[in-house]
Amino acid sequence: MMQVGDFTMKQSKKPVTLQDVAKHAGVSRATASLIVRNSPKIAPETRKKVLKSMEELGYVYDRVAANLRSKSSTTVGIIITDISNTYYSELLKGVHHTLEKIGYTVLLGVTFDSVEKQDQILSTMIEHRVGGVILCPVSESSDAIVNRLKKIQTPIILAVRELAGANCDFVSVDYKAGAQMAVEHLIQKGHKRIAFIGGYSKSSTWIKRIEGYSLALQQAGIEIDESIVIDSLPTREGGMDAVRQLLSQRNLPTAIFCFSDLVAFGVMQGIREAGLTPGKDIAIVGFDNIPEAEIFYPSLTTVSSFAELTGKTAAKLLHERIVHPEGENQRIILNPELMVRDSS
Amino acid sequence: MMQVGDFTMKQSKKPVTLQDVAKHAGVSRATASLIVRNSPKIAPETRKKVLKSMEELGYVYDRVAANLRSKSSTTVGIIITDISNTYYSELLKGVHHTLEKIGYTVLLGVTFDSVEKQDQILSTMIEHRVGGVILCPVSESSDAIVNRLKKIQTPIILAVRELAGANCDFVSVDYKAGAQMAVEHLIQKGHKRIAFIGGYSKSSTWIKRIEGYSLALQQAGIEIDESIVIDSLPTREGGMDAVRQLLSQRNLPTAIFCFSDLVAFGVMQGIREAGLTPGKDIAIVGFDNIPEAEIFYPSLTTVSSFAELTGKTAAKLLHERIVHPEGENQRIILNPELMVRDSS
DNA sequence: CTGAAAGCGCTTACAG
DNA sequence: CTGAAAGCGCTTACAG
Repeated sequence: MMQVGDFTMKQSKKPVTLQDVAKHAGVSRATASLIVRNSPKIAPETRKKVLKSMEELGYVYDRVAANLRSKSSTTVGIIITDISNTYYSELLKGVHHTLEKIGYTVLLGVTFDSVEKQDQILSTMIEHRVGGVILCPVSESSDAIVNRLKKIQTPIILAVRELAGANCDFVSVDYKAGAQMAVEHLIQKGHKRIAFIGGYSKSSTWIKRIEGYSLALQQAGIEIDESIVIDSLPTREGGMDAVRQLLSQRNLPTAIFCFSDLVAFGVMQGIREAGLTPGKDIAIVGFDNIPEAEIFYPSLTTVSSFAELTGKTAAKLLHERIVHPEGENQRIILNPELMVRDSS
Repeated sequence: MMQVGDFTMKQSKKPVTLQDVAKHAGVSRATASLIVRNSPKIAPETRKKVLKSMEELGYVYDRVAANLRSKSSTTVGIIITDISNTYYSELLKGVHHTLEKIGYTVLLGVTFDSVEKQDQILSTMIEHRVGGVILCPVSESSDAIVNRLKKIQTPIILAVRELAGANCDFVSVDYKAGAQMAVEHLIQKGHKRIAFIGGYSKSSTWIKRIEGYSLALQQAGIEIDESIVIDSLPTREGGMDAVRQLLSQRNLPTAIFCFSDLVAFGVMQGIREAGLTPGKDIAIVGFDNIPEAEIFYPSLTTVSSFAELTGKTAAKLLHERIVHPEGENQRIILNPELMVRDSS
């Protein structure tokens, strides 16, 4: 008993290496190395013997040392802007699930929409020798990041927001088409005065939506009234603030197209605050189809932007790019889908 | 121009090392090494010169090689069961935020409540030489994992669910007290027939809740009716299934205490399905206070289990344990808090 | 399969 | 501050 205890103590000080395993099993280090890497060149009995030694000694493979020597990597990074936004958690789920199945370990970075943090996280990940990075850029992206991405040797996949000139693979959703379907749906329901609420008006994803919004109105012969286009932070709080501003006007809209589901929840709350019933007095359409949209009351009509699929696709693109660094850049734009529910 | 291009190409093949930087700046490798590590022993001018060389050569620090040599680690792992559950995304946020501020890079693992996946993720993380791991165990934890944790050299912090005998630091919430306050609140509101719905009845977190539920009823002199205690998957779907079962009975309860907010959302949906109004016909109390609880309609009365704070605390415990491996194990149980809203 | 050697990119330790 | 050497734990390449 004493001896077992002592032995364990020793291990805790000096971790056992492949060398130790080889000696214990009476084989060479090279053989042991082949075995941890599942080489088929090793005779089954030798293999068994060595695995037994590993078990006995409590050997743990040092993947970091292996990666260093073989100049490979088994980690990848995913950088999102906000972890509390279920759009991003769904996306993260898609990325994580796919990459882990392939055998990568994922490093998570969260920028909280800060350019500085994004820069810093990118550096840290690359210093950690990730094999590649999936980047969902912050909304206020500068030229600096584009220049940086062009220089980076590590494969980078952009998701959600594009960075013009960055020369990376890209996956996103057709926000313009999505906004257009949302507004066309409202027009079809008989609405003529339709507000567009929320979102950061400098971001590319907002600009795409306003294009779709404008196009739908235009095609229906409805003039755009800029007083009912109000931007905000892309959050629930932002939606509440914006809708308060909207409801303080005289000529109220009969329908609101919201930048995102998150904004829509804030908008609904603001509408209730004003004594109106969302979905009845004012129709609401969101964007993203986050899981909450379906279970909200009233359930939210929205445009699905397929967060999880976006993540999956980004993961696949990254894997392809890692395996095949020289291939031509891909640009995948998913088609959104209108989910009609009770709020419109 | 040609030359610049050629130069860049070369870099892409052979990454520049500290050796290259030292040569370029005319200093020794040791000096360069001290500079990347921000040693104060270096004269400012030397430092500046070397940093300039790094800039020019496009040097990127290889933290992995550095960690290997110095037997240190700058990564930590966090293992959660479900990324779509906002309880866990809030917890993850707390962990991530805290650890990143200290300077760790975080590896994310998601078990989807599978014992095998949990085992495998733990192995992968340790093979990646993480400095420590925060583990939110799967609900069906076996003795095997406990035995394994006892052997692992890497610091492990348990969060949310405890594993008896694992001998790790632990942080969680007092589920029993939380359940008790929830039920006492309902009793105070005049309810006498109170159901307990949802959750996996084998899990320690369910058992704690049933204890609190029973205690509150007992103290009020109300007998427990097992026909209105129905377990389920700890999800929205689980809540719907369970409440359907409940509503098919004759003697309906006037209030429902739900295992979690997620379950509560399913319960509310099930109640609406049956033509009743949640919060009016049947009072509902949830557990966790996830962000959606507040914005739901009707807003959900619930017990806050402080997900983000739990994550922050776990992160702090982990850091302490890494810095101070020999200290005594800590056990931090946060006090829950009742959030009264419209659903009760 | 073995064995001895070299090397991945860094840090450590030490004499000068 | 420099310089030369050793080493972290692994893989690679090669002669046997």
